[in-house]
Amino acid sequence: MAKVLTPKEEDYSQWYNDLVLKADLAENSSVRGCMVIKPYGYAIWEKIQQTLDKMFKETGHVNAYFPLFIPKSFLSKEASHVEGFAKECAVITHYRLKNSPDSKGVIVDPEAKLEEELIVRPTSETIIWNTYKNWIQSYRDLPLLINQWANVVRWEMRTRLFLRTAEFLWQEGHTAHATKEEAMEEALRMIDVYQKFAEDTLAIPVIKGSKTENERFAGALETYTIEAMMQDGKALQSGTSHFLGQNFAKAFDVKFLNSKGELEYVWATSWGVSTRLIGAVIMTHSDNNGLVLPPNIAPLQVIIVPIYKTDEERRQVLDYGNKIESELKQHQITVKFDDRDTHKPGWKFAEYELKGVPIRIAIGPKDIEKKQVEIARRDTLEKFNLSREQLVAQIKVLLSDIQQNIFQKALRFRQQNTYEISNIDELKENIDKGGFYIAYWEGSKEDEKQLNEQTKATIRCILTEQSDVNGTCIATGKQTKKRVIIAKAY
RNA sequence: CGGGGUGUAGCGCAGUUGGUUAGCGCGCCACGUUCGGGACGUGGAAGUCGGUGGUUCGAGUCCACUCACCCCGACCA
Repeated sequence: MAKVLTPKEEDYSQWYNDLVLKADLAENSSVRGCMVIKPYGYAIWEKIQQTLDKMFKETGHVNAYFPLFIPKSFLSKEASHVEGFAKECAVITHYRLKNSPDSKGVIVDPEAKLEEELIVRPTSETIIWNTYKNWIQSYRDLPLLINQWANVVRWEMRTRLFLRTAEFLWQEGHTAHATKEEAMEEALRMIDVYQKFAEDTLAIPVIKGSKTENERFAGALETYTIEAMMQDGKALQSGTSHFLGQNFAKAFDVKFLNSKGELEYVWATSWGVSTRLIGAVIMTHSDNNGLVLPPNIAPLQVIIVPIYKTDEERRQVLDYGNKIESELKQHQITVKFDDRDTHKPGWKFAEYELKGVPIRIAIGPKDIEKKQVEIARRDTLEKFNLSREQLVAQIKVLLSDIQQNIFQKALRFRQQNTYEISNIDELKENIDKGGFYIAYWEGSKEDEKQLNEQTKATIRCILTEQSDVNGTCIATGKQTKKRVIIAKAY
């Protein structure tokens, strides 16, 4: 046993770190807070991209690309936006280096100071709205439904692989609309897309809701969110969609003529998910043996491991395995036949378990003789034999079964760790064990801050579905139908 | 930015009051036996001990400065 993980019961965050490193997903780089995403981790990101990109296209969006650098003045045009991001911006002040006088390396050339500093984008609203100004004159130019796949930089104090890195990959949608209603509809549509993606593709059950004023995106009038529960009971914000109102249109003076010939400001949304989703997948499904990947995003859905002693056996097993591999491939199942002679079966079993491959097929002389294969399910760790004949059909069923099963398991976990509370004391008593706490809430910004100070928990979201009956707000005692989820968060 | 800690082989670590040739485990390479849950044996390669300066006959070890990283807080997708 060469690669063992710290058990998650012992130290959840150490378990997470071990897993990311040992499953070969990513590693820390020589740049503080920035990670190297390794091929296996990147393959998961590519799966996420492919599926989401398709969903964006299906909802009428197109991709474009905007610059990495934003002139400093742009950022300050929307007051609350700059306030939200100012403290974590990387700033470019110079554009050239020169040899240092003592000829030991290079120094920044003081002559090459930029007239106006550039900001490395922490998000692209400002540069995009500055561009949209030139693209929009008439209601006929609307809506503008654009997404970009990009990297952004937020100079975080403390970072963790995938969950919070100084640079991260994401997609950001930026749309422009003629009416408030249409923009609101778009913001809601996209949070629904995220929910569907999280649940159907990542097998992560999420709770959809809106953010309180405190937690809202800098510059947004409304922020919709999907919140997932990790296996330690903490919440992870997994995707957000913002209704930006006319804030950015006003800041960048983006107006259009409506059909009545009147000049109006454009309505906006923005929405995004990031490489953080990989962290969410890891923390939702994995166990002490390693990753557990949902078949829908697993870079490898099936691994075939040959077992043999003699050369003759090897020939037979390879032949048997090659045929299975090509059959599965024909049915669009991503499969690899690991016929390397440099590693032994036991080693391979452990390796692919660590990497979360949903199904393992082992084939040896016994299996050939009995016209069967041995199957091992990663999610349940069960082993059983399947007849060779029905294999492809059975594998398909199994893959979809695994996808369902891990979703249901995560959902059960969330349900078991969600509690209804009726006062703050109940929260204080229980919050340390993690979980989601549902409470009636009609408190102010200050009430929320106080809640945070007292419990270290935050209001993750205001539930979309209000209660049918009035309840008592846990902060103010007021009667309200509005309910919130309170939890400790990543 | 406050508090704590760590820098020694690819990784994880040991190295006593300063003393010869700096060790151990994993990994790596070669050969042989193995091969249905991370095999074993034998041999081998691999280190400017984070950096700079100092004390000393002698520094991984002591002193000063410095750099980097990690953990805990304040900030966050």
